[in-house]
Amino acid sequence: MDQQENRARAPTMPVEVNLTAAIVAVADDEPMILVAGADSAGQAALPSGPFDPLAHRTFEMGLRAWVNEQADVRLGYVEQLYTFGDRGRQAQADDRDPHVVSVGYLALTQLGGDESGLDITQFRRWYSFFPWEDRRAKKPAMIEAKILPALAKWSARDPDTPNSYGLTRTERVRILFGDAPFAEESVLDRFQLLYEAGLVEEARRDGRASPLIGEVGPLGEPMRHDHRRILATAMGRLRAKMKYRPVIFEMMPQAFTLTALQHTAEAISGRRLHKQNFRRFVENSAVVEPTGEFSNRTGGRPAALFRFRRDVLQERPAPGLRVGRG
Amino acid sequence: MDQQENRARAPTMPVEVNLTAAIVAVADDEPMILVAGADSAGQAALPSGPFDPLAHRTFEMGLRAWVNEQADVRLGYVEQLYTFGDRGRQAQADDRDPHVVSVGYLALTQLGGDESGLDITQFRRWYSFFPWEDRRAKKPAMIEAKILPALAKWSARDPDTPNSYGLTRTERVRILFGDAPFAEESVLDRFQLLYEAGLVEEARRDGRASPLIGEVGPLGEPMRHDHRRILATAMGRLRAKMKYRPVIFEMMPQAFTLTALQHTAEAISGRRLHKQNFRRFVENSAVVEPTGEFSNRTGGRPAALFRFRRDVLQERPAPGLRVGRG
DNA sequence: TCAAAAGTGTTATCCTTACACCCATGT
DNA sequence: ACATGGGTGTAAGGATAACACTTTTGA
Repeated sequence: MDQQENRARAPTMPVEVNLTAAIVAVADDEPMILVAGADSAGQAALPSGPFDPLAHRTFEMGLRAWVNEQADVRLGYVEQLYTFGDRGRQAQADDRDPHVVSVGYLALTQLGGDESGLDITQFRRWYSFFPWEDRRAKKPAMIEAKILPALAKWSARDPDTPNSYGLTRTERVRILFGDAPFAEESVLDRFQLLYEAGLVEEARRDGRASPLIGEVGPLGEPMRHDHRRILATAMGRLRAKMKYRPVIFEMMPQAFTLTALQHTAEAISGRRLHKQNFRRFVENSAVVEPTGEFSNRTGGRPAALFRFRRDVLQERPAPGLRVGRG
Repeated sequence: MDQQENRARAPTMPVEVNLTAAIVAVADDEPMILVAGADSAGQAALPSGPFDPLAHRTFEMGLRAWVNEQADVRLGYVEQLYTFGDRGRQAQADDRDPHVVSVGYLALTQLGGDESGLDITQFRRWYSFFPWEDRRAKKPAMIEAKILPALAKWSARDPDTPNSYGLTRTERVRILFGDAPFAEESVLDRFQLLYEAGLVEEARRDGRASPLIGEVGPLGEPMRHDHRRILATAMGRLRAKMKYRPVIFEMMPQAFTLTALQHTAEAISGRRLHKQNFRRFVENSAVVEPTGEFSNRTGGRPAALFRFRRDVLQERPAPGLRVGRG
């Protein structure tokens, strides 16, 4: 290792930095993702924009700036996800200047029923891009009907060679889509598997389509560039983070019922939760407190309203919404 | 949000991408970090190098390439940490071209006693940069003697204004350095707090030093640029990851005793662990299996040798080394 | 025989999971 | 009165945390 100045100006290729955001909210028990409309090929994209180091001191400032300019959302929680430097990944789709680095972000916002005049048409259900990720009702039929048969053929072509993590195709399929317990935060792994197997539209675009892609039909709605991969990263991170940080409240209105909170947790995690256990946990983890008010919206007994106790942040390592096994 | 082509070529400033790696190994129950030697000011730096998008298709390939060139380590596990775009962060230290984006990586490697002729002098104990992070023996005296008094004065200057997470200075100090239980993975938060309070050398360099910095004296060895922040990120990530992924074995030799494994876990996490509970967990989590051999190195009864069972990766969501409360 | 480290057995406690039942309102 | 969701009590099982004691070697 060279001792000094290994950052010296080598003949390095300058690149452009692009910020891409997965902006998530929940409406009517459905997780929504802000999309920047469809392109000529009919594909949705995540909002994204160039980072101008002259105008903004940090990525996050740059991100907040152009989101404020372009959309009527006020970002709450913002977290950097991953930086993609792949040249290959957009070979087909975008052969102008290949030297673009994308920094992906997860951002949470609210879509409260009553407040400002948000243009909700820009938000789309995230499960329309990832239908196999919604396990709130049964295991989606498409998994048994389409995904598993196609993946079975794919792994039959090379069942035993372990990949770099020591897993064979057969094992990966079983763990991610088969009878193993549903690991909700492995969203990216599942998408990656479908991509490698050539079963999603993005693989076709990159010239990696499987011959099976025709007979299986589209698996979820594709997105432009690698935005579906970024969304998968965001979903997995949010599902994981929710368990140990109280981020879910960034997507809740000021006051909410415990059932609404549970439904939101279920919507995000894609799993059904156990009512009593969820309540017990929420109540004695002290992340919420009753407002004293009650809501009597839907048929049934009025529900007590709660609010997030911001001071939990001050108490110890900071709790999340332990989601247990449902 | 603009519907189409919001990635259109705006007048964007191209930047350079720099890869910086925290390469970790364990020797003699001490976590070690590969450093690129000291500069003229006597400060160590993490190995780092420019990313050349023409030569390498992905960041990780670029990283592995120049690490292979420059150092005699074979990287095992590699994980992207965070991408820093701050212009401010190197204002003082480096006012050449400020438009540099740094992608930080964590990498694990082995430093086995017997094998190749590694130049170990390049590895430094990570606790010499973060002495307050080693809680294996008592709470380090410097915390009560130097850190807490200085932080007390700092928070006395503004005890009650909550920051963006709703925490006051007083509360942050108590949670991160005070009587709250030690949250070993919050390495970055603790460093960030010391930086904000102007108590580390890096803050002085950035013109943010506290008047107290003189009387307190150096808190850990500083690093060049913001490398100590990257190392803090790496330490926190590794401490967290260890709990749910079997990454620790990337730093172990082929065969090891359970005590050696425990000492390594303790070295990384900075906490003392409970022997029986650790053993019980390791044995019935089935991440290791006996080799049948025994080691009779140091004084005492010979210890059974174990090896990592690579097939655990194939069984379910993948276990780590549950570290409990010690 | 003694130091030093390896290796076990057992219990109290808490958390997780899961059962089934009662309560308050609108129609 | 009854449907609809809100809201609870309590017990079984398992994991965790903590206790101290036995075993096997080298010096």
